[in-house]
Amino acid sequence: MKEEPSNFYEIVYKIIKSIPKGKVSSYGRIAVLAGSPRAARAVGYALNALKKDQEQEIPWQRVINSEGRISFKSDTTRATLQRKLLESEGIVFQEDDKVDWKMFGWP
DNA sequence: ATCGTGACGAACG
DNA sequence: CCGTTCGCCACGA
Repeated sequence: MKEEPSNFYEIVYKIIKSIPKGKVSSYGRIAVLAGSPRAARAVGYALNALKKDQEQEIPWQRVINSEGRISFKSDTTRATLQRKLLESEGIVFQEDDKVDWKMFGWP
C-alpha cells in the first residue's frame, strides 16, 4: 500500500519534479494534475514557499502561467533568472516573451 | 473557525 | 490590444 501525499504542497512538488527537462507546464495544469483544477493560485503559493535548498531540487523554473509567460511583476530578478534557466534547457521564448505550448508544453 | 493573502485564470469593458 | 475585476483554492495567524 502506498500513501499518496495528503498535503497539497507535496503533490505539487512531486508533479513539478516529474516535469522532464526541456519542457514546461503551467500553474493551472499542475493544479489539475494535483486534483484541484481551480487551485492554480495555491500552486503558486506552494512554489513561493520553497526553501533555497528546495529550489535546487525542484525545477520551479519549468512552471509558468497559462499564457506561456513568466508571471512575476515586481521581481524581475527572478523572472530573468527563470528565463535564463529555461533557455539553458532549450526552451525558446518567442518575440512576445511567450513559450510555444505545442513545442514545450507538458504533459 | 474566520480573515487575509498570493509565482493564477478567465471574463469584461 | 490592454488594464481591471472577480472567483477559485490552500495556508498561516
